[in-house]
Amino acid sequence: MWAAPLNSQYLSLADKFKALAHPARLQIVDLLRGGELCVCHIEAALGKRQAYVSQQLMALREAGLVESRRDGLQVYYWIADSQVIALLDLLRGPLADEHHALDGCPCPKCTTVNVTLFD
Amino acid sequence: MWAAPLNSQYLSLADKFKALAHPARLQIVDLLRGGELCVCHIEAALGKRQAYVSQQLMALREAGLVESRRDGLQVYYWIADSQVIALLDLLRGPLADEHHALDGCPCPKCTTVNVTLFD
DNA sequence: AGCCCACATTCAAAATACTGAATATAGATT
DNA sequence: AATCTATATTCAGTATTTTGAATGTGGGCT
Repeated sequence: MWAAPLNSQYLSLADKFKALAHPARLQIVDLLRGGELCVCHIEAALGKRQAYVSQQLMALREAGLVESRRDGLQVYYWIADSQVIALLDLLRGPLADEHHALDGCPCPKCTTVNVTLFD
Repeated sequence: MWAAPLNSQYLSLADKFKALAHPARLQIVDLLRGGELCVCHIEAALGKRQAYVSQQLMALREAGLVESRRDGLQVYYWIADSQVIALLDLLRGPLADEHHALDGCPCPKCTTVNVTLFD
């Protein structure tokens, strides 16, 4: 039976913090507390360009904090690390507002009522 | 009355994470959960050189996570951010072992019994 | 097949963090 | 005052992160 060197615990915890130590990534993870979201929604919520958001999502994925699944054209992300949820609940309080449809977002969940009349 | 842009909240929280996103600093803060400690004690606990430890302490100080006071030759540090304590309690569990005297540490608290016989 | 659409990846330049070495300082001791 | 002890700061080289721009990919639609 092998006891991990104390240092490695701090190392992996530090890596988790490193992934959260960025305002955009932090905001993304905070958004995801309300449940899974498609990339276009996150993009609209942050007001950043697609490639930028995708890069931050990649960083979070590599850190193991989020996971993704594809559904047709959209890709949905959710928090894959329960500690991160607990951590945000602690630091930011319970989630204030549930997810709501976003103007800039073209995904099916957001464009519930978007009928074109008399075109 | 002025509402801060949402982003600034994520910015300052990200800064807090940034300060913790380093194994040495993380270990230091974890040590300090047991109460204030002098630098020489931290130095001995980490097994790192003085200047190195001092640099990490400076980073933690600048991030507002710790504060220090001087007592004679020693400088004592403690956690100045209660969120950080809650956060570590959550992630690392309640503090396992209380502080104990450390071999390498020359501070009065550690050298309780250190008598030289027959010199 | 060809064309969008939503998203991912790669690349490179600029900014920032890390860390060792040298040096500075404040207070105690002689 | 001179020196020692504990700690702090500065500097410089290296490594890592950040971010924009360009490009790639996979799936749906016509």
